[in-house]
Amino acid sequence: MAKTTATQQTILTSARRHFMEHGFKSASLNRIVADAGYTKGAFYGYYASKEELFDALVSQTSQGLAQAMGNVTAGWTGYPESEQLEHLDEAFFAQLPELADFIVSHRDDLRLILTRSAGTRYEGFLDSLVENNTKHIEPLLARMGLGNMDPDTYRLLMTAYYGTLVRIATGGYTKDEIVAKMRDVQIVFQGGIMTLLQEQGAAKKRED
Amino acid sequence: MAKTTATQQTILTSARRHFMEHGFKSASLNRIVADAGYTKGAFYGYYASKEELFDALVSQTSQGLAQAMGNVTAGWTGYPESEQLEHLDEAFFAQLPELADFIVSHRDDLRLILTRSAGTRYEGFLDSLVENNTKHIEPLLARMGLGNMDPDTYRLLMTAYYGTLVRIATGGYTKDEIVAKMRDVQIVFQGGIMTLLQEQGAAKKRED
Amino acid sequence: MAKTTATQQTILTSARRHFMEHGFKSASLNRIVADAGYTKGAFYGYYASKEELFDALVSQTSQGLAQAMGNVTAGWTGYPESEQLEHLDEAFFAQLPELADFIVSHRDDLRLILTRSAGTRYEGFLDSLVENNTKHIEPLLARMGLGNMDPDTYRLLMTAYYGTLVRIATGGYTKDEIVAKMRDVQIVFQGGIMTLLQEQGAAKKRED
Amino acid sequence: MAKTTATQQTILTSARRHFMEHGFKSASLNRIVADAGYTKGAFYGYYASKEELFDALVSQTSQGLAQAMGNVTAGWTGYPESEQLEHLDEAFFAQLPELADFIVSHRDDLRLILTRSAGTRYEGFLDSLVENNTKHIEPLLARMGLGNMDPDTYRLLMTAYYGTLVRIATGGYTKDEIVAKMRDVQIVFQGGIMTLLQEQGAAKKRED
DNA sequence: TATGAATGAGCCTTCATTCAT
DNA sequence: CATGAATGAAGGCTCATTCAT
Repeated sequence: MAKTTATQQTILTSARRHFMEHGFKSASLNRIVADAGYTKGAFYGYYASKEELFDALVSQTSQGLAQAMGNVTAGWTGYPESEQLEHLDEAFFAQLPELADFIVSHRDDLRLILTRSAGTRYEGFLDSLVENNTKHIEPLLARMGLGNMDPDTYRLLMTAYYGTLVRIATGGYTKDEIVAKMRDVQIVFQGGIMTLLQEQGAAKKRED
Repeated sequence: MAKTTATQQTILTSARRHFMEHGFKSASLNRIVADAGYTKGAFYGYYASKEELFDALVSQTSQGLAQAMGNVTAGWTGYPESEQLEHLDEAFFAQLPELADFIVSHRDDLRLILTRSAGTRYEGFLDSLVENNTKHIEPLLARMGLGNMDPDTYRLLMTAYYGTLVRIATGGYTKDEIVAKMRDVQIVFQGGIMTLLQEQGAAKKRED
Repeated sequence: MAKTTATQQTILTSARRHFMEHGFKSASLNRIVADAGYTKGAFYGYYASKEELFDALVSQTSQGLAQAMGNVTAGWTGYPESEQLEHLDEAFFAQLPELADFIVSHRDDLRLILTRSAGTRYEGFLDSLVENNTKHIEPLLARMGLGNMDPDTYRLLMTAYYGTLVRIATGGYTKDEIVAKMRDVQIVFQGGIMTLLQEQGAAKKRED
Repeated sequence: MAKTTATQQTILTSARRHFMEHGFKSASLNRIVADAGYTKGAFYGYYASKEELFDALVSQTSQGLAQAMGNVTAGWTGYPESEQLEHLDEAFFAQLPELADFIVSHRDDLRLILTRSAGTRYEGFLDSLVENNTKHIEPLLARMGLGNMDPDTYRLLMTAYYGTLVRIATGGYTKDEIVAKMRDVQIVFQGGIMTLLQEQGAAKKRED
């Protein structure tokens, strides 16, 4: 955990603003550094590249986010497999306040990671979160007899679900709004999936 | 309907590949043209700018898409207001095969419009479609007593819904898969929203 | 006197407009030809270069102008040397109406030659007219005892004089206005030069 | 008063030569910089644009020139209106040596401003000087009963007058030559205008 | 006669990066 | 620690001209 000097802080602040405004690729290092009141030489004393600068800005938050998501998962993977599904919501709702706190206090960095990272290694961050989580849940669903849903469709829905969470996280909401909206969205997707499964069941019966 | 020469076709093909790979902004005109086996001068004999090249690639498809979406809307706005809501699904499902046909036969262009157009006038294409449709539906919902849902949340869900349609459209699916998946997704979102409204109704009762 | 075809006429007209608006160098051959409704290939069938096009536009007028100026000179060089000076004005005034006619009927071309020709061989046209005329008059002045005026200053004044004639010619004046203004300007310069000579004479006396 | 480095000096010198030879627009930045022995990148470390380079070359001198011209005006506008006209010459002659000094020591820059600035913000510099001065003098003349001269003709003559001053300034003259020539030219124009007015007076009488 | 495809050199500008001091 | 000079490749675009057909 190398100390960040005052110079670095100034540069980081300027960089945040520029990356936010133009995205990673279009932001000009020249202007970032000049706005911070330094020269390019100074910058390269601290960071090896533009990408490393972006990294310095978001790596901690990105890890925090990954962990926060992991906590949700941990909340239900602790149970015996047969009971996991019923604890899914519970775990999510339990972690929600903490997650919202995290979001509110790292919002700018989250925006960077989730919406301004094209051209960096964070480009697919959201997708990997989705992937990671889906990997855990899919086998459960299969076992639980809900497997008649096409896994690809399930993935599609998960992407939409996470995408919506991202939108909530990066919108300008207060902590309470975040909690409420994420709760509502969770209900919608869960309820929606249930509806679909029932419909499919009914359709199958008709076929028989 | 100016004829496109063989040269133009070659350039367009190269451009499609580059735009697809890097997006509009990051794609290099230099390389597009060189890959096509021509010089920049040749290119500017056909197109006035990089943006016009992008436009040549997608403008027809973009109009087709807008019209296809309009057809769906036209399918239910024809009814008296009080009956519109119940015809919503019907209209969508009715148009689905046609829409899927359109998607399959314009897939690459749709990808360009919906996922690679940052920096062009197509940048907000999806958002404007969402906006347009939401504008039509919101008053309906309000009148139907479903207005207890936060309009902002509704918008969030609509964005997710359309985003998912886009993913389906730009994924590598066959026509039948597209129809099936879009149908399923429609069911999920509709069912999910109903679930949320019931939950909210129930919660309200508990409060009283 | 090769015939100019209709095509050439169209191109020439377009060229005149463009050269007038942007000057020779900045005018785009591309646009000249396109505006005329032809292609570059057609153009190069008639003219070997952009400069030759300019030439085609103005060469006749330029010769006419040179001759018109020559006529003025001829008007007084016919007299015996000792009387030439006193016929100078007379000759000029006598030719004025004809000159004004010429100007009015070739105004656009004159503007081209005198104000838009940078980059062509007409660039120094005015200067050469000045030079030519001054060459004739200088010896006269020297002989007439008016030679105490610095020839270089005289040249300066001639440049100003011709420059003013050009401004009158290329301004939007009617024939009568041209005659009147050129007359006035002639009076001013001649009167001014006389004044200077007298002043110099007086100054010399004071020195003695 | 930012210091100009040796590199900048080299570039400025090269730029001066190129601008002088080809004018602002036609001069190639590429060649300016290459001739100076640097790359384009180096150049843009110092100046934000080609125009800014031109500006760096002439801005100081342009201000000096404007002020010098202002000094002349200040020399006679201090008097009560009824006496201003008679002090006009006096003021001009009084400022002449100083003006000539200024010209001699900024000649190259003056040439740039007055004859090579097409395409820059200095393009109309001379015209604005003329305009400015004419604006001051015209009402004076009107009031003094000399108003029977067509204001348009007066403007024509003023343009010629200033144009001649510019030619003197940008010619290769020594300070003393400048003073002498400007003095002579002033006498010529003033004397010439008087002559014209008398002539016009005489003509009028003949008409009556 | 006229087309139109194509060239190739040039334009000004931006940028991330290097490095001696 | 920080500067600031300099690079070199790339960016999109314009232009007069050539030439086969």
